[in-house]
Amino acid sequence: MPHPTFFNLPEEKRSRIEEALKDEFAARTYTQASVDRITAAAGVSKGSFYQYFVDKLDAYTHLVRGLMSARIDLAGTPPPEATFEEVLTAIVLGSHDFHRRDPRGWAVLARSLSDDAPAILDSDEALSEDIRQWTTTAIAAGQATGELRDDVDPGTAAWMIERVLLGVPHYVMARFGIAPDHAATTGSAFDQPEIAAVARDLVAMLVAALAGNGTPGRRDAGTAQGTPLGAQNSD
Amino acid sequence: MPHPTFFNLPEEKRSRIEEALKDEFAARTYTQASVDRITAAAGVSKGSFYQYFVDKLDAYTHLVRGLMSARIDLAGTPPPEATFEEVLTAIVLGSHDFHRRDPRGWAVLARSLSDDAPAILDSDEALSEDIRQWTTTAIAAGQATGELRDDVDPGTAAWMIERVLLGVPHYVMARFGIAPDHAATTGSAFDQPEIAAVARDLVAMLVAALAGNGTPGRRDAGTAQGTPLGAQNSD
DNA sequence: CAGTCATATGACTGGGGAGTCATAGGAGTC
DNA sequence: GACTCCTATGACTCCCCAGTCATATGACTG
Repeated sequence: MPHPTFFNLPEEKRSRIEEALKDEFAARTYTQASVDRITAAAGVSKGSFYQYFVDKLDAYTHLVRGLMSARIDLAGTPPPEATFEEVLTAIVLGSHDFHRRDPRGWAVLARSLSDDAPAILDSDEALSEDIRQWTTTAIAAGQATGELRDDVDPGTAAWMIERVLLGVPHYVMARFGIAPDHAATTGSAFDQPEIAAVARDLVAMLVAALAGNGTPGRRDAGTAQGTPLGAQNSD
Repeated sequence: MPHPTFFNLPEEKRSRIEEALKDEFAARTYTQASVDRITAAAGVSKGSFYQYFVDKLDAYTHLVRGLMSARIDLAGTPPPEATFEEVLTAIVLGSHDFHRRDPRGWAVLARSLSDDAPAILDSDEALSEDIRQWTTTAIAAGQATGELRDDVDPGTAAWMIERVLLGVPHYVMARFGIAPDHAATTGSAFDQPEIAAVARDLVAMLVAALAGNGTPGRRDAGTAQGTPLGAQNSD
């Protein structure tokens, strides 16, 4: 956690620092990111930086946590009675929305899942679970009602969905030739019909990937059940 | 490309160096990998290293290229008449096989797709292209025969599949806690039933994602319909 | 004014790491 | 033995980086 000093800072200065953090961690890997560059960009001395944050990791964690909760707030929590397709649609739209509003923040979150990044969300954090567990929960629920096939592991399914969704912005940008910095300014890119079509196709495929076959509870529910992310072995 | 000196080396020494490269790049990110450690492990002076390779990237590229072609050779090219499911299965099983034979090499390739790694295969190189080629071909063929749905864009579908398949190694490592260095010693990790289950689940889901619904050529076929995503985007 | 507390600062330290270079074998050739 | 390639070597240079510290500013207190 950042030191109290950081939170006592005048709003303007604090957000300048947060912007600098976002810039740096959006543009570079955690390892490659440099505190010197951050402080230079923020117009703050290095000594100050270490009066705000315990260390580089602390600053990074603060940034990522903020972005993750922003991301989650944006999406909102789907009502429990929502169908899987609705949940998925909400996630896709939320992802697009978030990317549109805060491309750099989005890049930071995307990077935060890479090998190089410290595991902020992997184990110790509650936020970790949030996004993935969200999907996992929705899938498990769908399996229970028979809406979704129950012959696949919810964790694996959740991973697959997350994996696809996280790649979408990059794919869209590459395919439709949208420059990264351009994306930052023009918020409207994702409103183009071709791009909406991509989103539609993806949701359609993901839904089909998990659709139940009309006979709830068929097949052996044993293997897949009760095996959320962490729990392995003893099959 | 490595200098000729490298290829003139006695077999034993050259492979010692290659092993050291593999060790280092399997255990660490490209940025984190250190030439000093590599030379120390290989029992070679740093000066020699730079007589073999232009620079760190050159050595890395040499390693990854070798591994990629080994990987591709192992998989072979699927026959054109293979079904989509067969192609997918072959790809996934190929990954299995490769891991069993060369866990460290497998880890290097898995890492080579991360943010941090220089883009050796992003555009000009084989592995990514290879998989996309297979999938695109298989999808086009499948859509033609009615095996696969044709209401989604083939390019988008191919991208999605590629995206999922390329992420599998990382996911498996993360989920089952296979450290790259640990993977080096326990060659049997991939034989665990849970991992086989992941592979099975993914293939099943991807096949389902693209399956035709018995009425080839129909648009608007079933599961995913009713909520065109793009339409909602009109905020 | 004197004192105290929170905040700012940037030179500095210690630790790597990539890439270089002067020097030293060693193996053939005449 | 002398000359020439090719190969080895590790100390060395330059650069960057995370984190520290002695020092300074300034506001508020009495």
